[in-house]
Amino acid sequence: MARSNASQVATLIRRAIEKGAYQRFERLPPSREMAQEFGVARNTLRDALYQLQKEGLLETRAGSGTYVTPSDLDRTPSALEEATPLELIDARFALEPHICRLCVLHGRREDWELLESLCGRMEQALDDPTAFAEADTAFHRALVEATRNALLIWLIGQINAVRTLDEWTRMRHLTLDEQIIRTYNTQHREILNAIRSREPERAAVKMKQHLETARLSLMRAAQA
Amino acid sequence: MARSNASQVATLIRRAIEKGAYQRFERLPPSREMAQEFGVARNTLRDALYQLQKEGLLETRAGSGTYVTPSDLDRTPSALEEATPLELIDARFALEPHICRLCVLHGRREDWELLESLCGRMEQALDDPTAFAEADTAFHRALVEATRNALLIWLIGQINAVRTLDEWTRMRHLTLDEQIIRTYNTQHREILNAIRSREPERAAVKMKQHLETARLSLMRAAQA
DNA sequence: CTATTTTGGATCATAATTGGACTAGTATTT
DNA sequence: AAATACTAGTCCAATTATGATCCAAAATAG
Repeated sequence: MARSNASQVATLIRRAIEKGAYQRFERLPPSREMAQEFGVARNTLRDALYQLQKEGLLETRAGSGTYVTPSDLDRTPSALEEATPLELIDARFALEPHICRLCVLHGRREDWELLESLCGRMEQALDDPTAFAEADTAFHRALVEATRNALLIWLIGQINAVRTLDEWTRMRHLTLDEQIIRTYNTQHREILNAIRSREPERAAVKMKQHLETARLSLMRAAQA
Repeated sequence: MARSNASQVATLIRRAIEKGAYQRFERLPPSREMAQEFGVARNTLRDALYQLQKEGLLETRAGSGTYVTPSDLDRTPSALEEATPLELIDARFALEPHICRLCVLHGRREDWELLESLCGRMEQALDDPTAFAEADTAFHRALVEATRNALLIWLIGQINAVRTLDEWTRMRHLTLDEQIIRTYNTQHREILNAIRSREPERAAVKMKQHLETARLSLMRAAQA
């Protein structure tokens, strides 16, 4: 493989980078070394590097070195960043009902009190969608925190951190008229009551109903 | 983050700290000594230390020394890394039954076929716990992938990547006698049949039963 | 307490490293 | 013959590393 063309060398380097061989620490070996390693003149190797540079794979700084462009390699959109609202709500459908069950099992008096006060805040926010949404988020977070399950708390935190959530929140905002807030409040109360009376299954069912309502109103908003 | 030699030294030190080589007595060796040890000039070493300092890993006090930031030693637990087996199984209790429901809704023929063949592999591994465990993991992953929900796939992937999982897997290995493998196989079949006959709720129930069995055998193993 | 030593902090001139650019020669292809 | 692609070598400019020196803060010895 000693006979090589600049493009072939470029291909070799590209593969090496993709395989992670050269990615070790961002910086590639000096061009003089690499030229020797590939058995080509430094000019040829520089041509190869130039091609990769045009492809956006590399970045060179005179006097410093040639670096693997981190953005193009590590940019794994990571599912989290580009989750669709539908995926989000399905994930919540999976997690939150069971969170309600665990909440019954592991929650304490102070958790009920926090949930209670958040319900109160939501009920006084019939005409203030922003305040309502804020308390609503806090309510759902308080629920998962009452499970005392750090993993679940983390998972919900990740879901809440999803970028598209902003979009979703904005869209949801549109759906928050006084009527729907009343409905949500009723459902929150039902969930809280089921939890306080230690009925895990009823709490889960109520949460499902709540999420179903949310899903429907979201889809109505999406159509509009 | 890419400043050549200094960065490489920084990486070396970072690893040494993470591995616990330097962490014991809080204080690192004097910069002059370390420079010699790493074979670089003191300036270069100080650059490296400065980088780690910016990362919050180190703390330096002039005239005294350079210290490993104590809070940053405990960091990186991040819920994910030190989730307990119980937290893990609760999270799976939350996610997997609903995943079965979504699997019924979104799965396709090729998914059923994959699940089918994985069931076959598990049934032929009655006396090979390693092969069984491998196919079992693949089965659960295939389930979530059949939902076509990238967010859920990511979440399950995160859970599977948990460190304590190794421990759990090891412990689980102990519980895998032929009897329990037979039980699991029956349950996997039931889940798959429910999915194929398009019965989301039955699939979810069967998954819950399966997880309950797993939880019990895990807890028995933990007691022993 | 003071004096000395040890430690990190800072600066500087110099040397070494590195990519960039250029020239000239050679072989292969067109 | 002309064009192309590679090799080999040289010089340049940007960047980085070095080695030395001096300072200030802290620890230590007396």
